[in-house]
Amino acid sequence: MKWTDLDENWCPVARTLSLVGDRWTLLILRDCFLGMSRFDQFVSSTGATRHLISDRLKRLVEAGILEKQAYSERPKRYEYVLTEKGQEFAPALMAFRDWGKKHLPVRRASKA
Amino acid sequence: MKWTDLDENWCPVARTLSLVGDRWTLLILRDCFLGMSRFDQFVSSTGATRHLISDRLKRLVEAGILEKQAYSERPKRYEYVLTEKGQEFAPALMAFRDWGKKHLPVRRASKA
DNA sequence: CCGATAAAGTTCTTATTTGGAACCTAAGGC
DNA sequence: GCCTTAGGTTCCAAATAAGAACTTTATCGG
Repeated sequence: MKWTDLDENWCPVARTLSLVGDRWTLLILRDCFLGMSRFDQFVSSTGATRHLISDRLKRLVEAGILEKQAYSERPKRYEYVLTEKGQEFAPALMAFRDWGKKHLPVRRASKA
Repeated sequence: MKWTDLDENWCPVARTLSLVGDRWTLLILRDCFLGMSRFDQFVSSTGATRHLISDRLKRLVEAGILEKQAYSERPKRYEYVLTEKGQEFAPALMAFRDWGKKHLPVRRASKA
């Protein structure tokens, strides 16, 4: 079974996961909440490949969680901003953050 | 970059994701909160392969989120129960559930 | 004019993960 | 004996991801 098949599952948790239940997608959303909006920012912040970022951004836009907006006409350049639907995902990320802070303290010096 | 490399990231969200940021892991946790505890229950409930369930359960036990307990001596049979650390993950799943209920209503009749 | 740089992707090849089914083990039950 | 149950493991094929190079459109420096 593929994970996208979860989108019609009876369980709202499963449906949510079918959309954002993947490490990079959630990291991109975290970055959005931290104020990032551009392709290359997501690439360097998450450490994911450009291909992955491209794919996940497309998915998020299709899902109405992010919106692609032109911030420059010539050359055409786009940025990705959270829609209201996306904004409302904040509590989930907060919950992840809180749990991580409490249960997964950093053991070594962090690198970035 | 592999997702497990996120475990020493400065960001608590990233660290949390390195552990549970994967569709099946989060579905297993959902099942635990729904009262499930056995291997075959996870397999049929999530629709993931036995291989995946086996791998994810191992990871969750190593991480101290689940605990493997024998519920039968002969034959040896085990079940997986949430530790306190695991219990405290509830708010994250609630957030996913709430977001899914609000933004991802089921469109077809559900199958189970 | 010529080359370098920047942003936002796409394309390519290779490596890793996953999917799906079959098999194993130990104990009971028919 | 042989079937069933529970909890896995093993195998191979298929899908996904990693990593690097390349493309496009436009600006900047000399």
